[in-house]
Amino acid sequence: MTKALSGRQAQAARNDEVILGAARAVFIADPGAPISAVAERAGVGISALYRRYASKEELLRKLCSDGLARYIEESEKALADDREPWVAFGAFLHALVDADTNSLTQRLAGTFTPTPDLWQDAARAAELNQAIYTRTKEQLRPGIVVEDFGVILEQITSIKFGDEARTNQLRHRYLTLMLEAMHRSGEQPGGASELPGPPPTNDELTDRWRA
Amino acid sequence: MTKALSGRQAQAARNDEVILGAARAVFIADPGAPISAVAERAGVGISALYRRYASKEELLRKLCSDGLARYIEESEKALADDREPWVAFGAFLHALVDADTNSLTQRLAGTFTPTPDLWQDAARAAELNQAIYTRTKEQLRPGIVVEDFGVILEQITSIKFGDEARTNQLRHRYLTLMLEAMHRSGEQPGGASELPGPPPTNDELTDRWRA
DNA sequence: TTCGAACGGAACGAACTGTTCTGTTCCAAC
DNA sequence: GTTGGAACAGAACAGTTCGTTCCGTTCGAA
Repeated sequence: MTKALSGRQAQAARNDEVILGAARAVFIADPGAPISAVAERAGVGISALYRRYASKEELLRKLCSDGLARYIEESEKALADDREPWVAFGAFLHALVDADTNSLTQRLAGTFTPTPDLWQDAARAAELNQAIYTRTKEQLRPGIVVEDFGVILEQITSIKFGDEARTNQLRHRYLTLMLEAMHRSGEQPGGASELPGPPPTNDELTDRWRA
Repeated sequence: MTKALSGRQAQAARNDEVILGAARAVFIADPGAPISAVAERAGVGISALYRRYASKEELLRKLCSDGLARYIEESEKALADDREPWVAFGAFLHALVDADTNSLTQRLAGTFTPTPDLWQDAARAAELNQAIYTRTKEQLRPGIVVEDFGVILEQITSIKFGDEARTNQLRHRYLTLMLEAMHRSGEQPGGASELPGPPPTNDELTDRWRA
């Protein structure tokens, strides 16, 4: 599709991607990283960044927006998955861990002011989330609510080790454990015990986008 | 025990505690917080801090040391608990969540150079941990290793909401879930499935004290 | 040969923060 | 009543960090 651009234009087109990739990696590893770290990782100068984004905040918004888009994409893929609901659900969460969008959407939020577009995407994501929840509800351990998904993902993506591949591996380990806990079949013989305290609410989760 | 000191000495004695409490609260909420935030929260001037600790690093070491001591204390209490092993184990982890020592010992580590004393306490803590693991092993889901305890606690204490009490409440919620996953009785009918990838190792965990 | 898009990286200025320093308060001993 | 000094509040200082701007250079296309 991309006809072979030559010379400077080719480099520019390549840099578009290189910069975004570097930014994603850097800010996932450290949400407070300086912009110079992005340039360094991308192997470009700082001006190559400012030619594309007017400010750091604009770059962060772009990353967050892309992350949300990826999240929505995975949600739609999950809803189209016609395997057993629980199997599809597990695959969905594992895919989200691989995509690592949570670090981009929730950890980065608060460091910039969200645009209306972002709010709209977030609403769409919540909607899809709800649909997945509804479809899986019968297989879920009683007491689990939609809002748990986000909090659990957040916990799992909080795992961070130096090695990126190893980090991912360990995240899948604990997601596997968590999935067992969320599965109805893992229930105790006498039925699931009560979870202590009220579950998280949607308001509690979205409030953190304003701080 | 503390005979009623009067005047300045009384204020000083009170400040000792107020400052430590404020420091704990502030650095748990934000490990990178400035020292002025501690003074502000304690309601004292900055010089009141520097009279007690020669530097920020010394204060952090003190907090970390206290946190480790608390961890050791809870571990010993758990080993002395003669209820059913699984009950004692659950109580142990819930107590650790309440103590919130993890934020002090592991999140703060890396921001200062550990002293030999700290390493010794850490070794002692690991020892007790192992004892608890051994005692509980039969009740644990196959595949769980000692090192999982730390990583799981870390995940749970990564949960942070504005309200402190609410944060604690939610942490207990997910600890309850995690405990169900770690319990042998929650196994699937056909036996527990394999956890993906190698479990965390002790080296991986302690390495982060040097970075 | 020349024009300008794209770029590298030094330079700048604002903000932050650990530490020091100055002036003040207040208790206790004389 | 006086005074010495411990304890304190907070301004001042110096070093660093970081977002952004700016200048000089490269290089492909016309």
